[in-house]
This record gives sequence, structure tokens and C-alpha cells, in this order.
Amino acid sequence: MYSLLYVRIAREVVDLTARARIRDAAIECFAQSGFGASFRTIAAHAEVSPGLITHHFGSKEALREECDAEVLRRYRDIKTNAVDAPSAHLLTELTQPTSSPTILVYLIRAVGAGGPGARRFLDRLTDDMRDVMARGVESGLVRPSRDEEARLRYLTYQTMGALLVQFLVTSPATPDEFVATLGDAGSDVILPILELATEGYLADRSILDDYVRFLAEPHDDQGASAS
Amino acid sequence: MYSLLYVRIAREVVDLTARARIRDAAIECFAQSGFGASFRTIAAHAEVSPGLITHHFGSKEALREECDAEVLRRYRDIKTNAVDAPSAHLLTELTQPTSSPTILVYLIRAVGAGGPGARRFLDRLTDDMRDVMARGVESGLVRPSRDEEARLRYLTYQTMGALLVQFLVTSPATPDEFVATLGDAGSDVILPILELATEGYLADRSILDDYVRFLAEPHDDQGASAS
DNA sequence: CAACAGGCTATACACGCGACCAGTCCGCGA
DNA sequence: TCGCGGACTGGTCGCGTGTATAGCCTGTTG
Repeated sequence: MYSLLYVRIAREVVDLTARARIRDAAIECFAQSGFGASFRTIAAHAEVSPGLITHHFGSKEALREECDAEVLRRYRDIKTNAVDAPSAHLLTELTQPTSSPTILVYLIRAVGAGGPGARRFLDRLTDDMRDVMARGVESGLVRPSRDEEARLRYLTYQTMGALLVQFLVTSPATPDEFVATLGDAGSDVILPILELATEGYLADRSILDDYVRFLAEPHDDQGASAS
Repeated sequence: MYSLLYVRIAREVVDLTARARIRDAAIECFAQSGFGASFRTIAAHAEVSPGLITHHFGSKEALREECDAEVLRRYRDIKTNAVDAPSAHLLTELTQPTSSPTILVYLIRAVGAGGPGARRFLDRLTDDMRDVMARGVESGLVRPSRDEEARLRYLTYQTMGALLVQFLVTSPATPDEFVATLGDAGSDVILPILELATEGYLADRSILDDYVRFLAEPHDDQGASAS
């Protein structure tokens, strides 16, 4: 019994157990070539046979879920370890090569894949953003919103969406190439981001004020919606 | 000779020629189920045999390109026909069910597919946005930017990205269902959009001002970058 | 009337995928 | 020492894809 434990510990230290190696290889392959990466590719990358993946995970979907969980875990680690750098907003933080390019690209691909998985990732991202924004509002750095949750969600969608689109049009060969692209085009993208963040782009307040006034009016479609 | 002409005209009026029917069916299927839609599905939708698609278009990529061109053409038509409604920004216009849901979803899917095709679509969208923004700046409705092109590009990426993400997490069964979803969640999304557009979310100008001052400083990495 | 041309169909092919399974090897436990 | 169980392998299967091709069927032409 304890010898089995020994083996497990030893393999975790020196080189991981085959199961973990497959998982890590899958994460890398998914980030590299999308979730269409074949078992054979992953197996070759993990230096195991294709059949072993099925043996350990049963199906591709199960493997995908385990990879998702692992990436989410690592992402949280990166976030909590980077609290010392109080960046103003999410994108600045994500753009930093601090977080592993593989994780960033996996996030983007997970969102890009859509479905419930994408929703889970976005919820997690929203959670992290929520803390940042709350602290920002408290410190007076960011304006309070009339609907904090809605603003949070849309900001997340917007930010991740811009990142996703940038990724899609670049179609980089490797995650590192993508973050390099971000750095290259950085001077072109940071200025509009900051401009839009501090000034917006509408010079006329009337549209917003009209809409707020419209929302303040009583509506009748709420009570009768269920019937 | 004229009888052949007659046939052509008649089919264009009553029902289109098989080639056009395939193209339209492909556009609809691509919007409905993505570009992975099979020849068989498209053929069934166009009421022809799968082989006929190959016969007319040669390959799937060629079919795709023809669909892209057609959608872009129709999109431009929709845009030019809707000049009478001077909407402030793109998303308001796109959200309207004025433009056919199929076209909107095809746009989103084309961007989501990535690659050079996505770039073409985004460039076209940027072009349209450029006119709107220029007119807005002229009329004093929107603030001028320190870098109009960069703002334009990022705004397009942001807007389309948010739309794309929304589409991906909803994973609607049909284009109509998607625009319906937009309408349902509209009250949750319009407010943050307007807020962010007119006020931004940063209360402190210092970050932007610092960056602008930083850009004004002379840089040495430009001349030595090539070596 | 007969022959032809082309739109159109049905079938067949090659390929890559995930899933599955019989068999091998190694190490722990009795 | 023997035997058992799980890690692991390589090959095979069915499926669905895009592509290629041989043949039918209709309308036109000499």
C-alpha cells in the first residue's frame, strides 16, 4: 500500500503520472490547435498510446472537462498570486505574459468554443472582475454603475470578445505568438482602451439620460409577462 | 435561344436557378449550423443532390467564398437602405431585427470562424463604422479621438466580440432565436452600453493622461527595431 | 425523328475521427 | 514464488466527411 503511495509521490515529483501527463498534454494541444485536437496528437505529445486516453478518461468530453477544471484552477492560482500588482482592469492583467500564454489562449478557446463550458469560464472571469471593480469603486478609481452586475457582465463579454476576435483574425500558430502579437499591436490598442475607459466616446449625455429616465418610468410588461 | 432566356428569367422570378438556390441554402445552413454544415444538409435544403454542389462550385471553400460575397453584398444593401434611421452606434443598429437575422448571424459566424475571411468581414464593418463615427464627430455627438483609426478598430472588435460571445454562450438553435435573446436581455445590456459609451468606467483621468504623456515622449525602439 | 448536350442524380471512394477490445507487461500482495 | 490486477499498447470498427465519376433524363438542335 505505502509502496503504491511512494510510486505516486515519486512520479508527481520527477515526472507526472501518465494520467496527469495526458491532461497537461491535452491542455497544451487544445490551446495550440483547438479542441479538435485528436487523441493521436495528444497521445504523441504525452508520449503514450491513443488508447490510454480512452482508458483513463472514457471519452473526449470527460477529458475536456478535466482540462477545463485544471485550467480554471491554474488561472485562479495565477490571479491570487498576482494580487501584489494592483492593475486597473482585467485586460491589462491578461495581456501581461505573467499568466502563461497557454492558459490565456485556453481561456480564449474555451470561450470561443461556446456552450455551457464557455459560460462557466465567463462566470469565473466575471467573478474575478467583480472583486477588482468593487475595490476600484471603493477606492474611487472607477465610477459606480447604475447596475453593477450588468456592467460587469457586459464589460467581461466586451473584453473577452475583443481578445477573442483579435485571436481569431490573427490565427496565431502558437500561444506565445499570440501574446507577442498583443505586445506588438499594444501601442495601437492601449490608447483607445484608456480613452474609452475614462471618457467614453459619446460627447452628448442626452441618450443615456433619456434612457435612464425611460427606465425610471413604470412599465406594465413586467406583471403580465408570466401570463 | 430566347426560350433558354425565358427559362432563366422565369426561374429567377418564381424560383431561382439551382446555383443561386444552392448559394442561398448554403447561407441559411451556414448561419443556422455553422460552416461545418455538410453538403448533404445544404443539398437537402436546396432540394438538389449533394453532387450538384461540387458540380457548380468545385469545392466547399469556393462555395463559402461565394456565400461570403453575397452576404457582404446584402449587408451593404441593408446598411444603405437604413440610412434614414440615424442610429448613434453600430450595435443599436445591428440589434434591430431590421437586418435579417440570417445575415447578422452569418456575420457573427464569419467572424467567429476566424482567418482571412473574418478579417475581410471586420474590415467591412469597420468601414461602415468609420462613416458613422466621422459624421458623429462632425456633428459633435461623439468625442474626437487621439487616434481615430485605432479607436475605430478596437470599438469594432469590442462590439462584434461582445456580440460573438453572447452568441456563443447562448448557442441559439436558430438565428431568429438569437435576435429574440438579444431583445430579451436588451434591458440588461443597453444600460451598461450607454453608461460606458458616455461616461466610461474610470473616474480617475491620471492613467490616460500618464499614457498620453508617455506616448509624447521620444522613443528609441523605433529606429533600432529592424536591426 | 434521331442524336446530342448539359443539368442533375446516385453511387463509390479515400480519409480521419472517436470508440472499442483483445492482448501484453509490470509490480504488488499472499 | 505464484498469481492477480491494473497500467498500457496496437489494431480494428463504424461513422461521417468532402471529393470524384459514371449514368439518367430532359430539352434542344440538325
